[in-house]
Amino acid sequence: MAQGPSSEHARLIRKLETIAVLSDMERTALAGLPLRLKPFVENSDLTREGEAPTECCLIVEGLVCRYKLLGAGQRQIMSLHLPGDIPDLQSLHLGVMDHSMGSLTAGRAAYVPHAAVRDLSDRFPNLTAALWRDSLIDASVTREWLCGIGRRSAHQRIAHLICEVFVRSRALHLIEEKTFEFSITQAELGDALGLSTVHVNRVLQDLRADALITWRGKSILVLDWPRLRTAGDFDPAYLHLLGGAAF
Amino acid sequence: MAQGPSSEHARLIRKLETIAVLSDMERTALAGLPLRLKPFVENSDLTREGEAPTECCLIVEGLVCRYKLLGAGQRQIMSLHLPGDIPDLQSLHLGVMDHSMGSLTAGRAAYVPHAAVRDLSDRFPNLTAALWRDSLIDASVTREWLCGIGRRSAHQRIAHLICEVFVRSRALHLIEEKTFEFSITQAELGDALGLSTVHVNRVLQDLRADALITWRGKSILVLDWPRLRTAGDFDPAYLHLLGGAAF
DNA sequence: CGTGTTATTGACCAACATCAAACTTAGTGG
DNA sequence: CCACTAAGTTTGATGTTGGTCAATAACACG
Repeated sequence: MAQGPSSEHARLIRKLETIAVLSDMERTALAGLPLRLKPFVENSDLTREGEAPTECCLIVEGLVCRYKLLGAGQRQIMSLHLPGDIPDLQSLHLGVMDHSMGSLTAGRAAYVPHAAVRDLSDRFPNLTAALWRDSLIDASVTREWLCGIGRRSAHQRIAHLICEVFVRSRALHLIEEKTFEFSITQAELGDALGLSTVHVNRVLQDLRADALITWRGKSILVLDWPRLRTAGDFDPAYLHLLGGAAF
Repeated sequence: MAQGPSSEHARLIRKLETIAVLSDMERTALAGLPLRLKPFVENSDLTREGEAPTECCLIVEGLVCRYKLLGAGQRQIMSLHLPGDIPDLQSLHLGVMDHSMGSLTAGRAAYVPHAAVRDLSDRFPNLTAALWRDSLIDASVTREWLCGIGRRSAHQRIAHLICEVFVRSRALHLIEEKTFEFSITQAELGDALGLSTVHVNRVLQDLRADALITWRGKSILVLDWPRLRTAGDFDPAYLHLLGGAAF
């Protein structure tokens, strides 16, 4: 039983440790969660609005979003999820999905039966707190997006989102230097920020012209963090990461 | 000890019963929560961003919002709260407030020490679930607002918000007939929906001209619910109310 | 009544959307 | 290694929603 956790479990543990302090026993318990691994391809739905999942979905690899389709056929992306996230944790307490969840890249998910999570939660109140905290931070991020779409300019919004993904990726140790992977198309950025593809494109050109970022293929290089942060009116407090605003 | 719950406790219980099934024991336990009553005046802050509350705040009477002030001095209102809501339930698990909370009208709040909530939660797992569920629904509402601001027109957004407050008020038995109280100014509506005061005013005139609503003083009369619902692209599923989409 | 807040109007303007086309890039199969 | 294709990016021209500014009117309250 001295086996270390699998890389999938490790992702989950690493994620939770960015927002909560875990004991050895809790880490061991997490490492014992039954996971059903399943790869997904690009642009596929992991869950659809109206469904009632019986498992939670842990992202192990890839970029995932939650979204809604509105009347006029438009899409609003409401959140982005990196490896270690459990985007549909809410299904534990809300029977029916009020939105869909889809992949932006290919990747792998690990499914955990609700029963297993409940069992864990019964045995470790501190893990209940950690998971609850995770869902509260998720809500906090949504609120920050709401502010951005409601009151910030397109330039600020895009800079802000890049800052967010940068900081979150960094907390998960997914970054080398100032470069991080962000495999999102301009159309998807628009769906996330309430902008048209064309406008996203123009703003990105400005950000590059201002020497704030470089965007090569699927990865972004942050050229000037302080100015990018200012341009996005970004303050990481809303991410509630342990270790505070290390930036 | 055969005392019925106070009217303040009753508000809380009624609210929780719109989203979860409670046992007699749980209701009794809730009715025993220590409440520190405190009235508030119009336009006052109940909590400010950056603070670390040690109590949760139950709204007993009045209209309350959560908001952030952004760099350029603009305000974004992120949620509205009716009697029975606990807008800062999150403070239980997120130390520092990432936003402020203020009153839009005068009213009364009841403060519950975090310790009392934790104790309740330890003794009644089902209440933990109910409170967690409440915070998840709060997040769901925020996501719906996000969609609105991101992708819906000003007309749709305003109609949608009126629908939401109508349905939520009704679930809390705060409504007579088709009239409900909604003491919000046009400037505040703008702050909630990411619109300017002037534009809110013009859209409201359209809605009245279309005979969808009447807005007299502090109360709204819904003249044509089906058409209002359509105009707002409103589907109450995201509210996750028990009793389903009774509308 | 006076005073301050809220609602309403009008004129003008800017940010961003829409439409349509061309250009790049990354894969794919031969 | 070279077409061929589809997805994604870029560009230009044009339109519209909704913002800003500024003034007036309507209330509410002491």
